Amino acid sequence: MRQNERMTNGGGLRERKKARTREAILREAFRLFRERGYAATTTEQIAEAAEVSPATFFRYFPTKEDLVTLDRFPPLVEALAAEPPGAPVTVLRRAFRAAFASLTAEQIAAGHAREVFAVTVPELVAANLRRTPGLLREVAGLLADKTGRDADDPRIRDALGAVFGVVTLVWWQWAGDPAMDGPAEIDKALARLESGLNE
Amino acid sequence: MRQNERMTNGGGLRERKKARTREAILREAFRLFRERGYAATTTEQIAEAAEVSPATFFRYFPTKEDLVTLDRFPPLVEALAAEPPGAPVTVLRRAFRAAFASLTAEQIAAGHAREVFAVTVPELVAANLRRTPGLLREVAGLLADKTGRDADDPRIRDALGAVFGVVTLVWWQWAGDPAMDGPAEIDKALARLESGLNE
DNA sequence: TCTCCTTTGAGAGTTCACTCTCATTTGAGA
DNA sequence: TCTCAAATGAGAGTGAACTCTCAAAGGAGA
Repeated sequence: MRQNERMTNGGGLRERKKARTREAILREAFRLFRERGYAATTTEQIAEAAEVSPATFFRYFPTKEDLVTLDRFPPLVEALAAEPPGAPVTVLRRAFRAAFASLTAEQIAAGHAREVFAVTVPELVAANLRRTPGLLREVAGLLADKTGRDADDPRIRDALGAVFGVVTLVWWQWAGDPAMDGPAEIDKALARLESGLNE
Repeated sequence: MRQNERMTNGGGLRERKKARTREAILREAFRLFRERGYAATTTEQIAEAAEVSPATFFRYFPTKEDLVTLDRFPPLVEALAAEPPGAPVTVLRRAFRAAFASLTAEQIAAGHAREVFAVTVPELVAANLRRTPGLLREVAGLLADKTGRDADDPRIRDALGAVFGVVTLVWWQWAGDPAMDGPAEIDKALARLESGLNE
């Protein structure tokens, strides 16, 4: 019966205050990251800018990395699960389209700002990589279902690797050029991958 | 006229001692990494095991990461530069073959032990990633030459991304399964990439 | 308004990578 | 054997992420 706190900011004043504190920390953290870089920004500076104590900062984000690391990719996994069967690259391409289509332009833009750091700062790439094996296994399993193959079929691995690599490089380029239409570019790149790269 | 220190260990006793110290540090470091993991091994423990002072450890390796990070990939770049022109994936595949062919089985095996950490431990992936953009730009430039395209042609980026992704996943699998024939598996995977992943 | 429980702040403490200084040792070359 | 420069060790010091404890503040519900 209780409402979804994520969307409504919860009922009580307590919940709302917590949400505001969390947002303040995130907002100030990213502002500082942009101004002076990730490594050069200390957790104390973030806490001070967000007007909370250092201890409180760590209550909200157990590690500095968590500022940039949490909650990525779920849309893609959901979209993939909902896809009809097909050839591996094709299925993944459709999943990417569906995942982006499920987000508003604002959500994509807001996500992009965060992704710039997640993709650009090595420490954060590392933090995200720490969850990548699990994600890859999950995606491989889904992909195996959709294609009627084994999860450890090398062809699944290779399709996944190729898509993963292609998307990573586009993402990277996107991080450096916010004017780019990321979703469209990803789709074009995957189309090329579908039709053969040696053409 | 001076000899190549890398191969001959240099002439003087001083040089030889330095080389031995360096090797001792590397050897003990990797032993400890294997026993208790990268993060759980402190630089002091490495120094103690290698019988040097902590200060000396840092004289040999300015950062802990440098133990695992230095000197990767040059064979690939050289091999690529020497390849004749062709389609992008094909050229890269041949370059990988040539790069591995230029190494002895011992060199590959020794390199593999180090790679296991470089690929498996997120912090180290991050450290290596720090040099990846430069490497990718270099490879993209060479690839553009070989294919007669522009270095910023999206097709170059996509071929590179796909190969990079495929090789990464194989490498990863190889790290977890030393019995695997990495070079052969990479070649097979790239062959699949050449002929189209949706087959 | 009163009581309870959660959240917060203050601040001391820990760990570890990395730095600096200075005195001592040890090859190199004469 | 003597002198010099390079390498080493000892050890104190720094910075920053993260932890712990305890007391004060402030919503929630009666």
